[in-house]
Amino acid sequence: MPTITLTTPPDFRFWPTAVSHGWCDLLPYQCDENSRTLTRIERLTDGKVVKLTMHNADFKPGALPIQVDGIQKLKPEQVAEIQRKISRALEIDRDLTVFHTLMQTNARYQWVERVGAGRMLASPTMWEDLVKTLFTTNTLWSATIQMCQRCVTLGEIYANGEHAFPTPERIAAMNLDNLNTHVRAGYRGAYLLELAQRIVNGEVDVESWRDPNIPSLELYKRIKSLKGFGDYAAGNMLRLMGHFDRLATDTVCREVYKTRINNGVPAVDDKEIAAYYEPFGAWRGLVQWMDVMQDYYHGPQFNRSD
DNA sequence: GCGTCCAGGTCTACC
DNA sequence: GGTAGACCTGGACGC
Repeated sequence: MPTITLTTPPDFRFWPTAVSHGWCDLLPYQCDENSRTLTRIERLTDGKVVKLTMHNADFKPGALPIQVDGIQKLKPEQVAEIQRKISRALEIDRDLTVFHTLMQTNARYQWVERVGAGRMLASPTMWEDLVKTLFTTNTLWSATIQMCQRCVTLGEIYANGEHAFPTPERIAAMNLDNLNTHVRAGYRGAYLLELAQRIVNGEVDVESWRDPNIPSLELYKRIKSLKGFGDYAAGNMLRLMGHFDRLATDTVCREVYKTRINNGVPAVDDKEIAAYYEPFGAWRGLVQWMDVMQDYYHGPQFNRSD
């Protein structure tokens, strides 16, 4: 099977990035913590559906091999597309120098650079990140996983019942009843359908939102203009896009603030939480996520050598 | 197996 | 600008 090698920067660590948040457990990603393997079913723009596999054991500083199944011989444009998509998903180009320096100056966060944390696993497309973020709103994580599983069954088949993430065209072509029957996303189904339709008819071009020249506030407004995306969802999307000057405060963050930051005392309101993270300036959203992930990065599932 | 209750974030109507 | 209630599902719990 073909293997592609992705060039990575010196500070990039594969496994801490792969397990940086729950996305690795949402199809079409699959994560095997025992073998330290991340896989993903991906539909290429030429219609080919492939399975991409990345083993932590194969990762060497500066080079991440990607196994490609489902295709005998890769064309140069297919190689380029896979490299581009995985680079985006693993935030290969994210410069965390300033962030890690900031973390070193604060005793509470000196562990961050040591474990290689900071990059967050995203999806290759804004569309997929938006859908998954919508599935995290007003529900439990177990339900998010199930909504995502059912949604992915609408994507193109790879093999053995494995599917790529459905395109917005596929979702937009469905009627609401049919979509709700398949995905069972509840009232979110209407928001999902509207998002897909707005993308397909060209009303919104969400991929163009990656332009680094767009200010965070403008992006925040654009995301919140989408039905179903409130403060938390917009903050989560900004974080996945590398904008960390806003928080994404949900119940988990409130609990973490209470137990880890505030000696067991709940915040009076979210403004109190915002005030704690305010000194971290442009990195506050990422610092908030480090607080959420601290137990995982120090837990038994994670090795410092990863 | 069935019914009830609860958690989760956003939207809408209302003040 | 702030607040209350509705939205929908899965899971826990009691019977």
